[in-house]
Amino acid sequence: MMQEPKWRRRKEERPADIVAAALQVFAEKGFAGAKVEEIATRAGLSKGAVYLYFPTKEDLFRAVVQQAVLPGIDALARPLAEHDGPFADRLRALLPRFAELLTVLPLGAVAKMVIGESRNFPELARVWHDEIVQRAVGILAGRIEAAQAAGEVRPGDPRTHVFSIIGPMVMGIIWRETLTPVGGAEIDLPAIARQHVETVLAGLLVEGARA
Amino acid sequence: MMQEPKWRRRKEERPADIVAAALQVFAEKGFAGAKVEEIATRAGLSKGAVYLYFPTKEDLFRAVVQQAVLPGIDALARPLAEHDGPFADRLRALLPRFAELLTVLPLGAVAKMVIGESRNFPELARVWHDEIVQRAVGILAGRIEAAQAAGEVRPGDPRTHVFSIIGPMVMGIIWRETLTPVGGAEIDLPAIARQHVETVLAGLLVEGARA
Amino acid sequence: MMQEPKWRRRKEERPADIVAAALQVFAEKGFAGAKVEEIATRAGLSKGAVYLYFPTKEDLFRAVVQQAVLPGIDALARPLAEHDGPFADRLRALLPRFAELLTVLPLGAVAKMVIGESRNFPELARVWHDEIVQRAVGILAGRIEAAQAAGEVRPGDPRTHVFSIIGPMVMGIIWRETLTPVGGAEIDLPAIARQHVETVLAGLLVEGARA
Amino acid sequence: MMQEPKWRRRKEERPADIVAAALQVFAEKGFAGAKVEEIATRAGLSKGAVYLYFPTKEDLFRAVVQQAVLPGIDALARPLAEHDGPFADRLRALLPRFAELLTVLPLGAVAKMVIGESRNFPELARVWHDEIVQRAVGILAGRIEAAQAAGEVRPGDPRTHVFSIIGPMVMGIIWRETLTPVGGAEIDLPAIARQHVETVLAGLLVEGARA
DNA sequence: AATGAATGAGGATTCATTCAT
DNA sequence: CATGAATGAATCCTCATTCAT
Repeated sequence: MMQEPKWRRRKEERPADIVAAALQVFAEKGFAGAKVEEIATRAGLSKGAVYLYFPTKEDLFRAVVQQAVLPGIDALARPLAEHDGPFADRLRALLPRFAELLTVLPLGAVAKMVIGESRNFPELARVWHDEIVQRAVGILAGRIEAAQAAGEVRPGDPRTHVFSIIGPMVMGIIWRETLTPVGGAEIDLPAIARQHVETVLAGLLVEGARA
Repeated sequence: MMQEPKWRRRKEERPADIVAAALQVFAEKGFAGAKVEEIATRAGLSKGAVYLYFPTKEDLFRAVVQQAVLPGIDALARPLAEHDGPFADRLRALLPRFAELLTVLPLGAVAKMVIGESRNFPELARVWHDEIVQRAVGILAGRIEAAQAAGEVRPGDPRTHVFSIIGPMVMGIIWRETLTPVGGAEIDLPAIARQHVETVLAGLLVEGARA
Repeated sequence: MMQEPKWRRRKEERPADIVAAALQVFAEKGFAGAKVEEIATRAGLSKGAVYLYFPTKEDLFRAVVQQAVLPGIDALARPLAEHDGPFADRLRALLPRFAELLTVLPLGAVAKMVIGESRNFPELARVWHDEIVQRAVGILAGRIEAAQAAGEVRPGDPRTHVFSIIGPMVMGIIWRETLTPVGGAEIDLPAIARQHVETVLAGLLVEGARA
Repeated sequence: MMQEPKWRRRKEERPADIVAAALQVFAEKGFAGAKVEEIATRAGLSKGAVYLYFPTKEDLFRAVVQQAVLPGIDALARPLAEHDGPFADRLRALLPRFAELLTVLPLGAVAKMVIGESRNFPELARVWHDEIVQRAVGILAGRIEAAQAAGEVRPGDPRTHVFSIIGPMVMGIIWRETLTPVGGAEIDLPAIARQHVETVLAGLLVEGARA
């Protein structure tokens, strides 16, 4: 009778449940401050059960960070990889999309964790660098170089131009995660993206290329 | 020559020694990962002695963060407060100075700590927000507003313009603290400042105001 | 040929399989060090299934020890109980038989377990004492007494004579279980039995050297 | 003023206190059954303090076993090494001395621990083998060989002769540690030594009964 | 009968903090 | 002021045992 056993289905969802709960708790308390028991409780099971799926708290932490990386990679790489059209249009499409992603995915929370624990878990910082930051910066810098060669974008170190483009978004995430909870202004990432993209484009583009 | 006896001087420097050692250790290990004993050892005294100066580890952490704030506040506020001259010149002076400060002061390390522990020590995040970020953003935004009124700077939300200006520097700090130690590119903050200020100015300024 | 279906047979052998596996694991790791799951795995079933046959780990331990006792009791008692013939011949038959038994039965491993856990499971030590050691020593001592009365054996406490006879075999078992695995010499119990029985019967000294 | 500070003196005794308490508890409960807290309590300090002196429970266990080895080594080796005189006299001196040592030193209790945990702590069994058993057996076997060459002792594998000599003492220790606490007869090691040494020297059989 | 997911009591270990000297 | 031995609360992790399937 079609009906799957109740906890047979659960079993397959357990790891995801635990990772989700762990993401919350790690983001709130940091690695050391997070108690395995609290994670378990939020995931709806007992302390011991967590250890059926993750051998140590550290492994769980790694799983959380990497789990948050995977969807991010594709989501970020795809819009970056789309080619055609003038650079300005590309950027006008990219930044708001980036802003959206940051609103949907827990990248902000995870970024905070990675920053805070980068010395204690260098491998995680490395994964983030290699899998996300490096790749994103590389693709974007390449695109800028091409646009410079095409006479669209002003000269200057392309990677620094990437900082000019992305930096404000990064600052927005950090602000949202760190300052908003303690009384800092709310951050409207898409709005920042919209205004900033025009500002930075006006600065990056050579006179003739201006919209 | 009036010279005070050495050990007398040391005694007065003890708290500063401890804070300096604590800054290192907290920056390396995070709050929970830092052991009071290691701080004591690096400061050249015994674990127990730390408690003669700071009642708890948390108090020491607060002292570290706030100690790193104070010199920063003045150092950042002064250049911002200087009025005269056109906006472009102001910014061209400001960003490199900011970059320099970030190289000299341990603001990066402290920022990392504040970000990582913002949920565990909201008051610290609050101090940072109120004393540094808020003030700096406020002053800069005010200056932008004035420049907009004077027809120097394009319209748009002034605070978002602040993000466009400062964001890349923030990203640079985070990168330096988090990614460089795990194989990420070295960050030359002054160089970023120099290029970015021209980029963002070209974008911010109205046509006529261009240098 | 009346052959029962395989799985039916298995079912009946389960308890024996478990005890056999448990004997191995307990002997290797000691009581506390043995994991029920490992025993189950070695017995070819699931952890839960063990509890269908033995209510607790302690009960399983008891079963292991006692199971190893039963065949030992008869096997040892029978040669001891055989009467006729001079004492020397009796002993010449007995010791090698004893040595053989110790090679076939896992008495060494069990002895190790009983020794190691005698304080935690005094009842087991008691069973061993009452059922095996006591009986064996009693029978042998009685035999010695008779031989002393018959003028065959020298005077002296019969129980101490039992130590003189059996001690080297016991030492051999312990050595084999404890020292051989860490680089100690291999122990050839039958060879020891053969030489020792002559030694103890005749003494170490050559005729002329006797006091 | 001559008077040493109270707990300054204590400090130097702590490790010895702890090892002594640990010996008791390990001997009673085995390694796994022993709780660090109980050891601490018996040593008159807190759980945490144990860790000031021994980094882990395993290290403490090792210390206990090795501490018991050291005094034993000399104590056993010296009488063995003494040369002169006929073999019979040597042995008549040696065994009672051995029995005494076993009454004074906690070698029995430690032996039980080593036997029970030999698979979990093979290094300890190895130390015992190399430092105590191997050496003692080696010296004694050498002495026997010499006596055989001198025509004092019958032919036969010298190491097996060692078993004939020492085995009953070993059996006595095991008995005392394992069976006496559960109702087994009290063991008078020196008495066993005295009778056994004569037995093994002269043999069990009376002159006329000899084969 | 058998499975294996889940539980939770138990214990080793850490480390901020205290305090006798 | 300074020391460092001592404390004990806090937490990770293990594993015997249970029980829904």
